[in-house]
Amino acid sequence: MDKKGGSSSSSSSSQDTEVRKGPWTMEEDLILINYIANHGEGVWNTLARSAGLKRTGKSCRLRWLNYLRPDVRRGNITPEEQLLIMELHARWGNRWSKIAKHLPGRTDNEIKNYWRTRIQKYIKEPEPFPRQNSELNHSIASTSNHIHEVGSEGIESYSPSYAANLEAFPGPLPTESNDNFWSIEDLWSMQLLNNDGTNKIV
DNA sequence: AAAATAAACAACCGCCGTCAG
DNA sequence: CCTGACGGCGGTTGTTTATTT
Repeated sequence: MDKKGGSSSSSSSSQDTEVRKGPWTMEEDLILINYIANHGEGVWNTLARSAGLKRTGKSCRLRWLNYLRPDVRRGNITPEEQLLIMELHARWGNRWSKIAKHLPGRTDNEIKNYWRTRIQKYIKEPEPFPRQNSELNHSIASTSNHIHEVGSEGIESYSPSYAANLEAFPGPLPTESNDNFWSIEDLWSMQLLNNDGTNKIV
């Protein structure tokens, strides 16, 4: 059965049922921010109606979580974060939400976009994973629940000792699955460490 | 300097798992 | 116990912005 996704049937000609779509306006943002400031977040469908927004609860949730939330950080992906994203992706694949939990302030959408636009293209392999799925299987199996938060503790500063930091990163990685990682040379060749994506110094 | 192309970003869509009625 | 609704997730697309020719 169709579980009421984000689909908004516009068959109804009633005005009260029209749902706004597309980019959020500043007014909508302010309404959402203000409402959440007073009532808190959650119960998104009810929130959307109560706040008077002609948006779906999903849309409100997405906007809040990915953009409006005060603790969200956008842009300026640091080299540390780049490495963490690459490593966690190598470990877990496209589990963006899971990866995002290890990057405070970053959302799954941000990481997903970053990966696709900045990292994926540099991978020559047609496969999402460089090697067989053997390590993938038991990695997922072994990392079922306990996720210690904040991954920044494993990598504190990026320097010539990147490889050392990488190996020192705490995780269930077997040493034999080193093919999942990029070497420091690879990172430089990707020019990922050259800039953080903000300022282009020519 | 303008046009074309590529890259980055924001948002939507459909599916899935969970929970309440 | 069954059905429907909601929140969350990952994939994908459309639009905007930057870079190159």
